[in-house]
Amino acid sequence: MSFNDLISGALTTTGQVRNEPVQARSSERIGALLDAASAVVAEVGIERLTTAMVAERAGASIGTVYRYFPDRIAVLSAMSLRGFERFLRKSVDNLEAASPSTIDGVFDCLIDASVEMHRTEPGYTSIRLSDQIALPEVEGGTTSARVAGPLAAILTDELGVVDDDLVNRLDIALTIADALIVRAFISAPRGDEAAIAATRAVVGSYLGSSVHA
Amino acid sequence: MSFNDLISGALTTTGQVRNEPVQARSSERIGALLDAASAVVAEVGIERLTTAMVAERAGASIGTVYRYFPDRIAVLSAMSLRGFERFLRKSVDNLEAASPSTIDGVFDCLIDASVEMHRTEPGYTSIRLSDQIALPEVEGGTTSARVAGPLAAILTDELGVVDDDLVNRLDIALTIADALIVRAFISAPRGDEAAIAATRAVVGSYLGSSVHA
DNA sequence: CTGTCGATGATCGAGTTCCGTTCGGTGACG
DNA sequence: CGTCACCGAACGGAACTCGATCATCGACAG
Repeated sequence: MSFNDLISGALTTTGQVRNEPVQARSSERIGALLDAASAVVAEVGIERLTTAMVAERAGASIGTVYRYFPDRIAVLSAMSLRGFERFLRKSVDNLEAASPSTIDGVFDCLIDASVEMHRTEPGYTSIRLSDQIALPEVEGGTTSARVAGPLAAILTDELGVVDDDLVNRLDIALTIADALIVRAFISAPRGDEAAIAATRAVVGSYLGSSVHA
Repeated sequence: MSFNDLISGALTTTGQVRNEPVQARSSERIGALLDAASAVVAEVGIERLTTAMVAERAGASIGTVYRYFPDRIAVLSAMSLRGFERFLRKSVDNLEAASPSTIDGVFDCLIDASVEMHRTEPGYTSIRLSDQIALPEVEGGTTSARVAGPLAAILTDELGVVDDDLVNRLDIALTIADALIVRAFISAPRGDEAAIAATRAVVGSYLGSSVHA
């Protein structure tokens, strides 16, 4: 049990490509298609993304898009999933680099990872917002719920946190963090620094008052 | 200045019907169309709502839908706006009935109103989630931002709250409340009672630690 | 080791279907 | 009888399909 288990624990969904690619170039194609989709979302928004735009920007044909994704929404879902994976990867990297000894420290790593995602990944903020409902195909419950379980195990194991309702409290803390970070990126494209700082403060305060090590 | 000013303060947008109805039956039609849209959203989600579904369920023809709304997204925007209006109305009713003397009391009224909206209005949860991004046409910034301003004025005026950063803190509190209530309705269709109670506690705790009367 | 060959994966894009939107005609109100 | 409300066939464009074509790779002979 280590920080790295966060990834395997939170990633239960397999992915929603139509046919698993066999040749190497396919994986690149899928990546290129998702990059294109991400850029298109950042430009025109989720609602106005067309499969033709994605294909053209990726230098592929319409048919290729539909070879890998069953429909338009699946492209968005896959974008969402890849973003989630990257967020987890960044989180684990941060955790292993910082080796935090408090829950606040752990959340700082997660918040940093999330902020970086919003900064580097075009369209991530849009996707994050529509996640649950506009994309009901994304299975496995809320993002926060998927992270809360494995995170609780890690906290108990690594930091010796004892709390009979830890999963629930983590879920709440993650939901709050997510909402406030998105808020920071709605009010400013590069993320409102004061709002990000406020996120850390609020989450820290919540965890401090309810979770004890 | 009274609780009732919350409505006029937060509702700056005028509405997006194409032609203001002249005859009485028109208003009923619009209501019926929005009811139908709400039901469709609850059933198939925002992405898969088609104008034909809305028309059929409202017992109207396609043409009638387009007589009142310029396009598909406008139907969703109008749904969102009507929901927001109803939320404000309920909030003011609750506030006038309870005459709260603390900020916590005020937020209890707002939370009650929000919970009731999620319970009674099919599709409200979906619309609430996609608010900002999937419907960029909804002007005036975040819901929380639109409420925070007028609410701050009321709190200062009615309860004598003094806080130089009140608007910002209210925005945060409203964002948290919104996210946690939506969370409660994602995990259970009728709203998870424990999660709703947790929402009250978290928001109360945040306001208590940061806003002083 | 190299070149050929067949099988299967990958790509393409014209064609089909479905959905958003328009518009001219018909009925209802006042 | 003029205006308002309503309808639904028709249009355009976007989602999605499918058979044809090209690329890759292992097998096998020379």
